[in-house]
Amino acid sequence: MKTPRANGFRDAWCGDLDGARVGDTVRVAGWVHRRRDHGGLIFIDLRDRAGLVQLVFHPDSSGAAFGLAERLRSEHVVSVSAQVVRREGGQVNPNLPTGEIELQVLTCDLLATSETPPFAIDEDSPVDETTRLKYRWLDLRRDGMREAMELRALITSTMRRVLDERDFLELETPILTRSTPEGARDFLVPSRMNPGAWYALPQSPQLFKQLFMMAGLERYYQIARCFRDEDLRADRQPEFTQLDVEMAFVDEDDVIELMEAVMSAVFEAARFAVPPAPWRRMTYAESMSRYGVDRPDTRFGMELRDVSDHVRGSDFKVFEGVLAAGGVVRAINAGARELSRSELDGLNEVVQIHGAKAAAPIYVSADPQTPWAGNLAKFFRAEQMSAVNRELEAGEGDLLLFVADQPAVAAAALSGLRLELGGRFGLIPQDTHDALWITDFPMFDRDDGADRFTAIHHPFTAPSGDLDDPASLLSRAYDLVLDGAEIGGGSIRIHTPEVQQRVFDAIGLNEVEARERFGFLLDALDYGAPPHGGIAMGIDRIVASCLGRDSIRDVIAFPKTASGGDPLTGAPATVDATQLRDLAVRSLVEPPAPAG
RNA sequence: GGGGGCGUAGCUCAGUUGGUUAGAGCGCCGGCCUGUCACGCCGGAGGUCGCGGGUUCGAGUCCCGUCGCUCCCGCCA
Repeated sequence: MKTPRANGFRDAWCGDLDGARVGDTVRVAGWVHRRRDHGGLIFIDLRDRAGLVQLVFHPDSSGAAFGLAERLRSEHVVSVSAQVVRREGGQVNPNLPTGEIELQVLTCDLLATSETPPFAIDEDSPVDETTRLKYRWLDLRRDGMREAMELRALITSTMRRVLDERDFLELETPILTRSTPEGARDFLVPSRMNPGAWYALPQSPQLFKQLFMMAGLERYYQIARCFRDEDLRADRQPEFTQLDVEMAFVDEDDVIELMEAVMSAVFEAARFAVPPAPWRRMTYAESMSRYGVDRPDTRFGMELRDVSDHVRGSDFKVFEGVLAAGGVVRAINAGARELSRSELDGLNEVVQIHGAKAAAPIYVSADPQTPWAGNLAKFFRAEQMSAVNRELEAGEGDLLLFVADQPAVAAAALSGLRLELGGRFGLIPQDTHDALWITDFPMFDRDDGADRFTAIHHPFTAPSGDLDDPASLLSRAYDLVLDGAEIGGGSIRIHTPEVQQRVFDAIGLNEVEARERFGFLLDALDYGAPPHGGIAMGIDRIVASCLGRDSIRDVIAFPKTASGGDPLTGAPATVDATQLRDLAVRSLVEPPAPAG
């Protein structure tokens, strides 16, 4: 770090001192990380943001400071003046970046005392997450959290640098806004001045950034907070941060090239080993076929294969029943691995999570007459079994796992199975990474029963194909996938009122409703909207991926728990009846009785 | 809305088939210690076994309910 401006507290960072400063008198400030009291000699590891340095309090040279040092405890805050001393041979600590020197304390000022912390400010033992969140200011002192906050700041500043260099404008959009129809439940804020009316917190700045394009600002970005009132996950928070970007007069290649430049710089800054851009592109259809998901972890194989045609016409009633009902039989080759009966049963539980009945296992045998070993072999003809083996590139001893179900269920089940086995067998490399684009998403999903469609992305995504055949339309959308996680997504947008209305028609939104919900966007389309498109990158997930953290809570300073609460502040909390009255809001839920 | 896991000292955990006074390590407090760096040695304090109810002669342990945390499905760019 840069040398701090000298003041009464410090003129150097603890963690940056080294042999070059030997002989200098310095002043450092920080927290007492650890104390080693030898009676006649006291060592203290002093911590600031830059790291640790060892202070030595000696009864002869430290004077009054020695008496103070006896009373210092963990997390007390001090400022000391001291001489930088080179450590003698055996006293060098190779485990500490500052371990070749130490500070002989001359004077010491106690700036603040600390209660005994509820958990140690180190990374050695795991601590219950609720406790960490309740004392988040202490948790953030720990190396892992400091590292996450530093990387987070580095990543956002890198994004800004690349975009600023390319003439993008960082612009803000409202937090109090109108509900945007993007599918998720809105967080609502009652309007005091307009009783009965509500603002919504933005699920994304989608419509505003499109308006920027229509306004001629052409290149916009924002590190934007977004809000969605849906259930949480390890990688989902009710409020999250995305890099939001939009450009005018562009096509898919422009947005993808830009984001490859941004993300390459981000990965380089984070020292995260992703192959150099351009990254390959895979259609949604191919991804679903090969991996069963639209965010494949491409770091390992074990790809899905459709064997419906190979097994059709067997005596196995389960497969025949599924095929007759329009389902598919798909399979993966788990390789030459012996699994116990109970392990195979466990795999059933994995697929059942996704609604499948079972994962049918067979082992490939060496016998060309009966190419499979096990119970299922008797239902199939030898040429069927051989065809399946060829399809799955299976050799003797390989374990094949089949799921027969409707296509979406079979895909989800086998995708889950693939990730489970990949993890269990250690097939997923932890030190290499892979990024790819998923393109050519379907435009619509058919609503069950109803004679209409729902937009898979959002209804402002530009379609590609024949508008008269909505079911066949693809969308001009693209997702960036990293190691099996979707870290960003965007699209080319609709920029003509005619196409926009056709899409609204397809999703069953008539002109009156469309105008009621976002007439302002339709109006803007009537006044010369340029072709435009953009993308949003999930910053929380990117930071978590770069650090190998499983949960984005570990890269967010003050996250919510799985039930949406904040143990630190106690949010959400009930409010005074007067506050509700001012807002013209009446609760249908009795507030909990006061504690006691 | 549904399924799984967890809840015992400040922290991390053990606690057998239901059985006497619920343990360990770390931390904390006191004492000793001049080269430690997760310092060491000696001593000590510290418990609403998440909460409520039930079964039982007896519950940390079994049953029911409830709260909290967590992972997943549904939901969700």
